Amino acid sequence: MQSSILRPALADPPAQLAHDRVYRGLRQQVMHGELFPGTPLTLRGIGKSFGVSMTPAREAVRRLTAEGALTFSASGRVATPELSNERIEELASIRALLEPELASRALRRAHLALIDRMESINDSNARAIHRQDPVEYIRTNLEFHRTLYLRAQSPAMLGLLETVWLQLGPTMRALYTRLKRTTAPPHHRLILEALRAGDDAALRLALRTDVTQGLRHLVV
Amino acid sequence: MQSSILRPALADPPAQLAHDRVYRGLRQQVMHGELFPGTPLTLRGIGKSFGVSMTPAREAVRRLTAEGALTFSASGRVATPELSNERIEELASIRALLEPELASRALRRAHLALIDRMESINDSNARAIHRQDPVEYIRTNLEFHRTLYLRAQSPAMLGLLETVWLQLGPTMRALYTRLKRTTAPPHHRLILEALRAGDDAALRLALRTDVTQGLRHLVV
DNA sequence: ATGGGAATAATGTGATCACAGATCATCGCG
DNA sequence: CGCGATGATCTGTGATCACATTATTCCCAT
Repeated sequence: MQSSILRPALADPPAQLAHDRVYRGLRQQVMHGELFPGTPLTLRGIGKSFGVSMTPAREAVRRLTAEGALTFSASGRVATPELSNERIEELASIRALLEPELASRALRRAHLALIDRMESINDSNARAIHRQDPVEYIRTNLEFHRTLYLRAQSPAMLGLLETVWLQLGPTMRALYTRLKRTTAPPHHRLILEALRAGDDAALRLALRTDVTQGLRHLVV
Repeated sequence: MQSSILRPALADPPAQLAHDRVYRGLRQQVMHGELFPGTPLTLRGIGKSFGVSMTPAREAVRRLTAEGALTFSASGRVATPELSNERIEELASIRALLEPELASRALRRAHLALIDRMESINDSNARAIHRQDPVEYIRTNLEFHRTLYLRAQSPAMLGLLETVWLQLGPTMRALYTRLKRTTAPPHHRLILEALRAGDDAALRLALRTDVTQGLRHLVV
């Protein structure tokens, strides 16, 4: 920390550890698609933008590269990942494997208040599409899914899924920016209907198609 | 690196980055069950045992905690994870989800040489059981599975699975040490038979039972 | 104008240090 | 003899520095 002597002795201790603040900040930028694929980052730059030295920035970057949110180019340069089409399809198929399972586990615990909240998030999602706001679209889309999966009470599986989302963040940004569509994807309504009906098979199918269709016809 | 002046100028540059050596070494210790759950580790101790300073040790630890291989106890102390029974069951169910999928993807590419190699690994596995060598048992067991999954050509999915194995490493060590069984699990033979027969459904089932049975009756 | 090479700047890496908080041992008191 | 307080030690954190390597810039020769 090094505070008392050389520093002007700011009275409040850091409410959160510095490297954790940096980690969370960068993670959100990547997952929400605020960064395009291949965006170069520097330790000193990250540190400066968060008001810390290189050390916490390095630890945050190390953590994020471990999760696939960032990649090291040749000789240590760090950047957001540029995924090949095969990798995109593989990550989509992982989503297609995990998300129906998480939804199914959440189904029995999904009471009406939860469904209403998901519907409200879905409205925000539709507005983001009309506004052509890619970041807000990605954010609300993930929030829609996460709100459901939180009910599955499977933290390890949700954690795994979030690393997949993380890896796809910059790619989704690039795709949704290129696309400029103005109509909402139809599958969220199917998900909500299956939840209301308590229909496990329909729910699993709705999620699988939402996940795969969402990327399949974008990758060319 | 800091070599030329203060150091005796050892001529060879580090073939691999120091933090990466530390990361790989620790990762193997955890995954192969060389460490029991709750084993405390210290940055300075890790650094000393690898002949480096705290800095690379810190980065390796940060990376491993991101993958769930290590946990931070209250106020930053680092240790191997002590999993609750619910967490163990959840991780087992993730294995039961991913491993049949990986096996199925590998099936079409599993030629005879691969099956022979798996059989040889399985023999080593059986010997490790007779020798009551938990670490070697865990190592060969994972190698048996990984040899198959490598053929699936799905690096992201295999990477996800390996983080699950990592989280289970110390727990498996504790369980297999406590158990002291001397008979090989029967499911590996079923896996090999399904591979030879090219029977996808049987292969998926064999893996699912191998994964779940392997842990289910140990957790009490 | 253009291509190449040298000088310069930028970047990641690892070591070291000061510091704060936690942990542990020891000693003294009841 | 037991137990709590107090001092010493241990541990993670963040900053800073030296260094090697890579990238960039700039200038001159063709």
